[in-house]
Amino acid sequence: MKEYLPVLKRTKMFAGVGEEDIFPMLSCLGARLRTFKKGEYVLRQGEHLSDIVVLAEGSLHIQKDDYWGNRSILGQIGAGEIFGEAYAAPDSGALLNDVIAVENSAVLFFDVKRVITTCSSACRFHTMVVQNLFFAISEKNRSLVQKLDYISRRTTREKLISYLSEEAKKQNSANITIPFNRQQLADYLSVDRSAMSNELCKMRDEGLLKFQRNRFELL
Amino acid sequence: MKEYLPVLKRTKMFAGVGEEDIFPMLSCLGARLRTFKKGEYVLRQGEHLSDIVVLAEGSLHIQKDDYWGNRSILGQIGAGEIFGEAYAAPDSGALLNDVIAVENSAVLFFDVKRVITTCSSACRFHTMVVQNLFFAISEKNRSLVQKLDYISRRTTREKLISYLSEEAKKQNSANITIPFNRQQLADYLSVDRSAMSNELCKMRDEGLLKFQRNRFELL
DNA sequence: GGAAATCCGTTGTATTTACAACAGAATGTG
DNA sequence: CACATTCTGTTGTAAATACAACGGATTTCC
Repeated sequence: MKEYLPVLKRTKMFAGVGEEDIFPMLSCLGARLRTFKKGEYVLRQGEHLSDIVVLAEGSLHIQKDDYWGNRSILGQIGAGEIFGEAYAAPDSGALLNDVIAVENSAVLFFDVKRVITTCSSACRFHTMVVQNLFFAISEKNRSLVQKLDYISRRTTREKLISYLSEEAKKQNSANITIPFNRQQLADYLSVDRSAMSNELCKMRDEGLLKFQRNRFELL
Repeated sequence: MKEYLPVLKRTKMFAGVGEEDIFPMLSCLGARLRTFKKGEYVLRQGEHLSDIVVLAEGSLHIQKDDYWGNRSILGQIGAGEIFGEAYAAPDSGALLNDVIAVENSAVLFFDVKRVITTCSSACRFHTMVVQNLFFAISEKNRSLVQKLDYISRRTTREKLISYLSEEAKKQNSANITIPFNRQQLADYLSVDRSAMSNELCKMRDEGLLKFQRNRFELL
């Protein structure tokens, strides 16, 4: 587990905690490490979760397939990000989504009870971790609101523009790389892939943007 | 402020804290009470927030109007519910939505710094409040995911069915009352009001449900 | 290097939705 | 009670989207 200390140090969860202090905390927080190959399920819809989960390495998608095989992608998780926080609380019910590895990934599970209930002495930084968690979940909350903003737009073009320009703001550049291919982007924005592809090309022809694969340039 | 103690006692934020312990905590948490008349803005898009806010009485809508006057309703807040938590963190940026009173309302503001940083002694229940807050924001998170589930459906009918059946589950009855009129429901589900009204009537004619105003019965 | 699989753009058609405009019902107000 | 306002349902048309099907480009994997 030690190999992931440099990554953990940079996570939101352990912000402000020294690398030398993290390792002792891991056992206190009941940390368990698991690895997943590309395509494997990390969590499944319907399961009950009692852990807060941190992605140490790799990339994940939070998604859902309905009855008819229509896929909806809720979000993407990159290295250092937290997930599952919202379903770790005692009465939060079953998971509504699957979480699957889109690359080979390493994942750390923390028992939520041991994270939330500050222990008596051992961890000096325990309260800080709880605060960090609060801020992290706040941020997740805001990004969900952001996504609602994208997909509540009425037209595919508006969805694309709001998503891409927000990404540009986040990545602080007009040249951006997105973590989705076309099908995944369509599943993320809740539109049809071919219609979206069509719209993208129209926008390119109108001089609004350029792209190749998952790299976009806004003009 | 004392008049709202019975309400506060039943809020998620003070769950597990005795009524007699809440009042002393209020000053410790920097609580301020404000009242709003129907139609007034409680918070405005673009503002910066450093408070966690609890609705003591009344009803609010979290919403957003774009350049062209299109309104999008993110959610509804009932008495005892918390809001603004996601924007109270230090680096969370400006509010993305307006919050307006749809009834005359009473609102309590708590300084987030004083809530999060557990004080040395005074409040025995401070850590419990922080935990409660964590669970509350988790729940908000889940309801955002739920809403994403509604509006990521492709057709108006699917949106209506997923919303109404989830409400029925929540209210634990096939007879439900929703906190929206037609226009507001359309703004919530991101569809056109008249098209939605049309679809509702079709569903009624097909025997899927009955309704009058904002009362629905699922069959 | 070559076969298989995946990804992406394109087109046409059927379906669904948005938009506008209107009328009757319900509600609120003086 | 009369009037104004809001709310809801209805209809027709224009626009946007979903869906299906296909071919070429690119990538992946033996």
